[in-house]
Amino acid sequence: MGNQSRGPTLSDVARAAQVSLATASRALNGGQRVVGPELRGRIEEAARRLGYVPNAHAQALAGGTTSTVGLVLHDITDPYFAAIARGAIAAASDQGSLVMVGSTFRSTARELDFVRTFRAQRVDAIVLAGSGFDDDGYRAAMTEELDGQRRAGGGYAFVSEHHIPGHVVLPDNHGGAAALGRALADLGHRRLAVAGGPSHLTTVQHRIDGFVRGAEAGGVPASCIDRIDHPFSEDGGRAAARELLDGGCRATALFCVSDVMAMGALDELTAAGVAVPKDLSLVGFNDVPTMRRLTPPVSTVRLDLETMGRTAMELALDRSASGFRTVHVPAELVLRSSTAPVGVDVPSRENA
Amino acid sequence: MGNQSRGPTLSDVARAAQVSLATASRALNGGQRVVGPELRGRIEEAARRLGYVPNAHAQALAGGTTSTVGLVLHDITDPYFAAIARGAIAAASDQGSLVMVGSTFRSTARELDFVRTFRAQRVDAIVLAGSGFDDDGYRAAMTEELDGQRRAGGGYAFVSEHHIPGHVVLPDNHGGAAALGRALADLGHRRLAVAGGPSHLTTVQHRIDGFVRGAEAGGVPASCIDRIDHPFSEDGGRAAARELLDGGCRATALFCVSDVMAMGALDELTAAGVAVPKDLSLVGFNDVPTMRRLTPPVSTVRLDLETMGRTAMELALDRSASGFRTVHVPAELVLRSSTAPVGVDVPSRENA
DNA sequence: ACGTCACCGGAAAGCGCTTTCCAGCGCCGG
DNA sequence: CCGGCGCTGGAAAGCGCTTTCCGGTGACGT
Repeated sequence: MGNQSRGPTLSDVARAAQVSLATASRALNGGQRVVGPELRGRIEEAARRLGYVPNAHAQALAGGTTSTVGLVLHDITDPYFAAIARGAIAAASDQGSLVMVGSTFRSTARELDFVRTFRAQRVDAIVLAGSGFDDDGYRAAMTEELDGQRRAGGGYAFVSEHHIPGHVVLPDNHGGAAALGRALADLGHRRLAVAGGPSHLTTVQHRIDGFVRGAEAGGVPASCIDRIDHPFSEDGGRAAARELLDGGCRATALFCVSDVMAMGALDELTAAGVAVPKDLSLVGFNDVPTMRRLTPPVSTVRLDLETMGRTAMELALDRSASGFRTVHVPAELVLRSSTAPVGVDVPSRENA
Repeated sequence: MGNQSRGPTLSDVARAAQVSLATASRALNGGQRVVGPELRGRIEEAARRLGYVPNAHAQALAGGTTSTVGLVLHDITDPYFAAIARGAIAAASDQGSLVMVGSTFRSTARELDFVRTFRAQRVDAIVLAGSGFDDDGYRAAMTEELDGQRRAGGGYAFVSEHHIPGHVVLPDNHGGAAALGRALADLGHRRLAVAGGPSHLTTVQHRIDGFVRGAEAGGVPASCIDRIDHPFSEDGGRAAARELLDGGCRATALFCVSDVMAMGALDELTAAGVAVPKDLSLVGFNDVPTMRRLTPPVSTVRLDLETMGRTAMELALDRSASGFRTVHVPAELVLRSSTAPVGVDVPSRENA
């Protein structure tokens, strides 16, 4: 587990270079003060010779600075989070900070755990990506942890709404989904289905709400929108499609609250012989890279995920600002060929 | 940057609970010894009331144990690395360790930097994912760093060959690529092209060598295999395809050394009106999830990336073993419709 | 009833570093 | 020629913990 035979320490270097600990520290890990060129040379040479590597923990303890940040996300293989992570890591890197990544796999317990661990690491900042959970117990506990983080002088920020005070990078989930709903309505669709993820995720709620609102604006009453709930994953999308089909699908368009779900749904639909968009239009959300590569390319809403991650990290790292900031990021409707006008020629339901 | 007004310390808790520092430590961060139930209760209550969070740095310093590991990879948004990261993170998590992730964006300097930083953090283990670089200076420097890591009692492991002593998780790049080359040859292709990434990546070399060998075994002389080098990315793939086309393509099949490149190439090919596989067969490597979703689905070689990441982390974390282990992982040929016999007029579309 | 031990709590010594604070010293002006 | 200033180097005090070593107490055996 732990390191056993510790390596050379600063004292070792100081001794080897015949200088004091203080001088060695100043020379190597550069404080404010200057060290004479001769001593500095001796010290650097000794450090090199001994293979000295400063102990970041000791530095953190003594200096009170860590240069590490924490990033909490659901699953790093999900391209949505990968993109956010990339931005966040780049931003941290720019400020010379290391990123510790925690994968929660959508468990609130694990999420709290990571935040606690990050706090123990005295990270300078914590970024929580992925949707918040609509659960009072969770929210109270998380609020307390984050309060502690702030009181300890650290920062934090959310990507997506968490209904917890703090900096937030807020994609226009509602607006984007509304545009989607409206677009579908305008194409003549009158019976819609939405495959939602777990409804305790606030992002899911916003997207569904927005979608319904948009569809209504286009003349589709909310009562004509069926809702199917399945996990927020590819398999969830598959399951949703299956349920839709098995239930004797009356909808002419399916909205999956995330692209990853849409991918799963498309798989299942195609396998069942349902033609997209002829028999059923399909839309997703996020505009993950593969969406445009699918057959047919799937309509969705584009979010600049990488910038969102970067912004969140910058917000979390910025200890100057007083008060919490909310940065809104636009969502752009991307119509591709998975959506089509609802046909005059009767959409055949040829599910096996 | 650093935390300013530090939070409550163990001393604060001890004082509040009217016990000694030692007892508080034992009660909260559980050493070997037991604390009486009454005191333990008082202490825990005080800790909760004060919002005490142990200082991991102090613990690391005092106890010599960190429970953090480092993961170095090229780019987290590349699904290849994302999958490896997932496995590595999961493995670390299982052992109660936190993962710090460094993105090198393929710069050897940054890679060395991260390793140094991880060493400073006294991580228990370092996993280096992604190909090694065929560069003596790099190799010498890295060897030295990793030696230091080991002397300091830490572990490390590679995913893919780095030509540096250490544990290695070694995918069968050569064998997999050979199977690919052979398959193409067997389909009648006599003029092949390979889009390689930067040739100083050892993985690239192995895949190309394997491919050439396989093709030769199938009757295609090495002289009939053109080589195009471009970055190891989607754009690189695009560029490779463009170069191939511009050069008056004589090849009937194109091997991209990574799926990501194949994706870019397919884009470009399609845009240029080249039908795959009718005009040109296309193959990739890794079997990243989207490969099977492309049109046409692209043939490739499957690697169990997640397990590879997990294994590497386990190897790095396992301080019991003496000597270095090499774990070979099989590569499985996955033929899909992007490959077809040459010459024959073949149905290029296959739906349903 | 006394000696012995097991057991639990506390004092204190670091872990490796940063950072005051202080001492020595060459330099200037007076 | 002397006092003070500005330097640079060193001593030492922590940063917040873990852990060894000790001492005191109660239970137990005889």
